[in-house]
Amino acid sequence: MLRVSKLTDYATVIMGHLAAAADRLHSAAEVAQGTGIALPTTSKVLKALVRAGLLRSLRGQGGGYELARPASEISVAQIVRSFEGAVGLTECGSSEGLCEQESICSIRGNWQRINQVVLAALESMTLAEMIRPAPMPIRAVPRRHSASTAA
Amino acid sequence: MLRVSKLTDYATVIMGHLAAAADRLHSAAEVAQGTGIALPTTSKVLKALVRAGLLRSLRGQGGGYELARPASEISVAQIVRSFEGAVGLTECGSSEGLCEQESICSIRGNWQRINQVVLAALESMTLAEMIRPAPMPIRAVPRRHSASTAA
DNA sequence: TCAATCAGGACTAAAATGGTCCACAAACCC
DNA sequence: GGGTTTGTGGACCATTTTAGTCCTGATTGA
Repeated sequence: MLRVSKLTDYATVIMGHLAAAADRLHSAAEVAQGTGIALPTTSKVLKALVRAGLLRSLRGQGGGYELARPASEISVAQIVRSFEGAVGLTECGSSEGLCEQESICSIRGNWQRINQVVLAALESMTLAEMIRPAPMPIRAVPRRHSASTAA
Repeated sequence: MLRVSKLTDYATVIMGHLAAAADRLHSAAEVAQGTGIALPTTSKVLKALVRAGLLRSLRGQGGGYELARPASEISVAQIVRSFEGAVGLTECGSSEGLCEQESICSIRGNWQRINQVVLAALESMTLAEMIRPAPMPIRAVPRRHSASTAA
């Protein structure tokens, strides 16, 4: 559906949770509690985020997780990448035999352009912005079903 | 991986093929041949595109497929939508229980903003542009916060 | 009538995804 | 040092999604 995986979605929510109280450590249990995501899953996401370098962890009593950097220095793209790998709408190059026609290769090239726009959007949004109540236009929807994303 | 399904990818290639010689009908077999996509798969994609209203078909001898409208009036978003359904990076609303914290809902709202940028990118690119050898440096999409058109 | 073509949908195999659990390693407390 | 808390790493499984194929039927033109 041209969407990001659930884990990635969780990751943004979890990062948001940590960013909202960045002054202290949060245990996995606490994050699970706070976000409503099941503990094992929460834990899995947290571990992945540590490995990606976006979080720091501390073990033992009173341990937990915290942002590795200020929220303003973490982009959504970074979070997405730690779960989705390199961002790219199409997998150009991997489908052999398709690039024998001029028109086709143009299409691949143009997909790259679209890609860049998407990437730019993800890069430009920081976690800090993400936890602020959707500032400009959009905010119309009271959450729950947004009728359709269409413009 | 934040990508579009293969079928969608094929669809753009196939639409491109039809657009490149829009003056005549193309049978499924010919399209398959021309694009290198297996015939059954090509056929499946073509049928879906007809149902989506992007192609017209004619049966019988000499039958085949053609664009339902000029290539300049078909957007990539339309093609994508016919395979991916409504475009949306996250499925806000479907994950109950997650919207109990202010910070979280902000995140959802902000995802919608990102969504709009993606959607705008898809809407702004037409099939006609898609079959031209990647022309300009990326067309500016309506965006509200500056992004370094990063790579 | 016959052959070419599209239409619709069933079906299957393979892969990705989401989610859970376990055994182990650090850190802290007493 | 022993025990408890908390993270680490990975295995594992169930489910869903995706891709791809095939079959049967309906149209159309010669």
